Amino acid sequence: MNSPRWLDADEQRAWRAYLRMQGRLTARLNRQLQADSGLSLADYDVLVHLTDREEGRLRPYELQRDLQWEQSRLSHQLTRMQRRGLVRREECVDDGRGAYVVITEQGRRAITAAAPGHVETVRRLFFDGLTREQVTALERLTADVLDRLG
Amino acid sequence: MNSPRWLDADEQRAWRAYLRMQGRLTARLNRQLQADSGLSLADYDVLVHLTDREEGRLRPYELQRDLQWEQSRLSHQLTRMQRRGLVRREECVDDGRGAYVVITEQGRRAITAAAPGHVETVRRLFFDGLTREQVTALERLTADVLDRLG
DNA sequence: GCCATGTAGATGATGTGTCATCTACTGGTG
DNA sequence: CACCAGTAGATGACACATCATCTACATGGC
Repeated sequence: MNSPRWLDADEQRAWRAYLRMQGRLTARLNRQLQADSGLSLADYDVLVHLTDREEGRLRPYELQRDLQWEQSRLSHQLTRMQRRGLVRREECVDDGRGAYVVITEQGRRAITAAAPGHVETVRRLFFDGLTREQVTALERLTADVLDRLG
Repeated sequence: MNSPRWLDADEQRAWRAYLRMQGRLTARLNRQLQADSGLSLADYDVLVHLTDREEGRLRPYELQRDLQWEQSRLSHQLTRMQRRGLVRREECVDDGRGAYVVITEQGRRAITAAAPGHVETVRRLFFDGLTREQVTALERLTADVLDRLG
């Protein structure tokens, strides 16, 4: 790792601003969601993915693949959500090792109640300040970076 | 919060990609830093700010202002870093309530050792895939969003 | 059928972030 | 001086993330 290629002035400004933005944005979104609906962003993501299937249930490994979370993170998260009554675990008959995660009625109510305020906050804090061109440029940029992340 | 303004297709794609990118990027950076130098991103940020001052010391409230962290987050972080010998706390004579955080010799060695690999990773995972125009567009976008965040 | 290897998922330890709350000192006003 | 609002910082409880490790079942080769 000799002679690292340091960031130039533009890159450094962009990087610092990016880090700062993402930290503050995440904090604000988390706070709003938590305060208004008692859900964390993690809860929200899990519930969104569950409601995307009309059966409201998934195998944990599918959820893991979709969310791109660590397996144990997901497992712990589900345990906490189960304790709070947002999801339920069910046995999987096809595969003795496996399980299903099922959204509960309470989970459905929670996500239904939380979604409008959350989306509104995302819009207000993020998209309302951007032009259409910036949005498409962002889409492009994130896709490019994601490619490199493999 | 009736009739929320939902995100349109472009916005939704951009938002999902952004979330995914930031999650994966942060995870990768954290892992690299942790594996190669035993520091977390949080440690790194604190140490960078300390080395920015040639005395290598700051009042916690300055650090808080610069990093824009929650006060208690910083306090816990400093406690952990102190336990690991990266920083030291000193009394502040001017203000009886206050304190100083001082980087230790070990902290200096840690940041010096960690920086090249970290910067290299940022470059490799992020900037190497982007054009100069994308970098300046990002700088602009993050600045715009930060404005709205107040 | 038996074994090796792989896959699904859970768990405990530890580090990290947030909230609520606490202590102690400062500095201005009467 | 006495009081009190404000500020600097620490702390305990709890949610969250990661790592290492563990159990149990699946599956393919012999």
